[in-house]
Amino acid sequence: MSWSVLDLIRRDKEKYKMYLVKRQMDPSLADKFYEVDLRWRKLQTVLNELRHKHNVISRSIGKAKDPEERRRLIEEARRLLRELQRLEEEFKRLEEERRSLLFQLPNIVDDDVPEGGEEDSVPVEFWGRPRVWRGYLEEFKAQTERYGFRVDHEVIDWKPVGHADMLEYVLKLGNTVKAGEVAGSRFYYTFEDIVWLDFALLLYAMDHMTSKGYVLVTPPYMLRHKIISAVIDLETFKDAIYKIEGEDLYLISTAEHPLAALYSWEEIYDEDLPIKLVGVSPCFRKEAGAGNRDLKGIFRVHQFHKVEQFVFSLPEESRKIHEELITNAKELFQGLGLPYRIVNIAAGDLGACAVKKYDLEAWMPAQGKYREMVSASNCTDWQAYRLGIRLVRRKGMERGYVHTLNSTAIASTRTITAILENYQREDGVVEIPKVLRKYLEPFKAAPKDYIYPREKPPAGPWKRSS
RNA sequence: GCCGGGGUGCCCGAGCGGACCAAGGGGACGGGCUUGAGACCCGUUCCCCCUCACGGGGGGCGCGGGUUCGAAUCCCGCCCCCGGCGCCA
Repeated sequence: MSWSVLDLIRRDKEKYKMYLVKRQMDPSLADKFYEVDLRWRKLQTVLNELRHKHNVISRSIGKAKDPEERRRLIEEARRLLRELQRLEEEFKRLEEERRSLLFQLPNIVDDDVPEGGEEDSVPVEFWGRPRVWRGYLEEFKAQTERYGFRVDHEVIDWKPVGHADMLEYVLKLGNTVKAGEVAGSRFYYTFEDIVWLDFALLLYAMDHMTSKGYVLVTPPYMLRHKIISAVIDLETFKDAIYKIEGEDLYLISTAEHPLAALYSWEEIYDEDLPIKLVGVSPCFRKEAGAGNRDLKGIFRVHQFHKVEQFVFSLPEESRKIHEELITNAKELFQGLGLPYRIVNIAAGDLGACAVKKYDLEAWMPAQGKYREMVSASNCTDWQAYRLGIRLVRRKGMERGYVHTLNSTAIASTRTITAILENYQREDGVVEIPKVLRKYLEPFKAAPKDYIYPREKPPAGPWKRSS
């Protein structure tokens, strides 16, 4: 068994092209690859025959005793070698071209993934009772009723303060202005209660996932090019990845990548699957493709902490486990009491590696929008193929590739923004979700039930505004 | 970072320039034998290409180059492991 995409393209190119169309990509990529692959195979056959001839002669030289005979054979071998060298050069070029095209091929797409681009993603489930400011009622309907869901909600007459202003000017527990000076935009300082909240969220997710048997991991925060380019597509690479200057190392943009790499070029026996991991790590992202979106606050930043779910599974189980991952995320957000919806992401907006992706979007009362908190992807054998993660089935010792899946459990800064907007009272006090209490309890200085606005920031420069 | 030793197939381990193209074990898988299990016997056990198949061929000895008709074996660069020195949260 080889890679499913390669199999399909050789067996039924037209079918694969339909998937490219569904992804809104140029289907000619498949033709191009097919043609190069065919040439590569043919040339390899020719080359192998030639090498065989050369090997036969070469071996006979060792046995030939007569010096004259030897000289004649060596001359013959040399002649073949010259021809081989010419073809080998061509083969190398072809192989490189093939490899490059092969690695551009996206995964197929599951049947129940909606066609189209970003606007075509469809909400499939709603949870919670969102607080909707009167002025956002229309927008709210457009994000719920339009899809045939009647979502119970509470209408409020006061407009909640946005998470960015809450953090910086109401609570005064964050400073993105100074961070901008010393590191650049999309960096932040957070203080006191927000830091406790950050770590409490991580602990909450770690606790939840490990009680379900997921293995807790801290992975390397940097990876070699060889590894990182195998687990992500080029677009993500360009937009997200920081490089360490002068070294072959890249900062991870998510724990997903080092977790996937844990079994790179290894065999996993079917009896050991599924392998369920929960990783904790900082994430570093350039956000190069983001333009001016979410420039304020800590919603979209260059660094944050994340607890990540990652599973290696049997091919026949990956669909089921994909549902399990998004369910785990739902449980976490239900525990936090944050209203959300689950969105089935449209094909045009899927990453190259995923056959299907669910986002969990939390309701943000100050923006009147559902915003992405969690993303759960089924990559089937796309990553496994590129990382050489083999599946060995004990019965008959059949070899294939495992399936990999990943999902956010909690991304702390984003979740904090959702808490700041959803748990905000009119007087600016933020209530802390009850489930976090036990992760704050052990610490004297940590807040327990509420985060109160400060008169002035606990540290850092503060210019009293006029 | 420096000096020394080392990286061989799923595992152990031989080979250090040409002998059917990694010996020999072990494990695993398939089959035989057996009432069943074990022992025992036979076969298979990295990747790629050709073939409906039987089968055939090529490439693989940490990774990438090079020398040679021929390299696991020689040369160069890199990575990793072990020991010693140095440095350090």
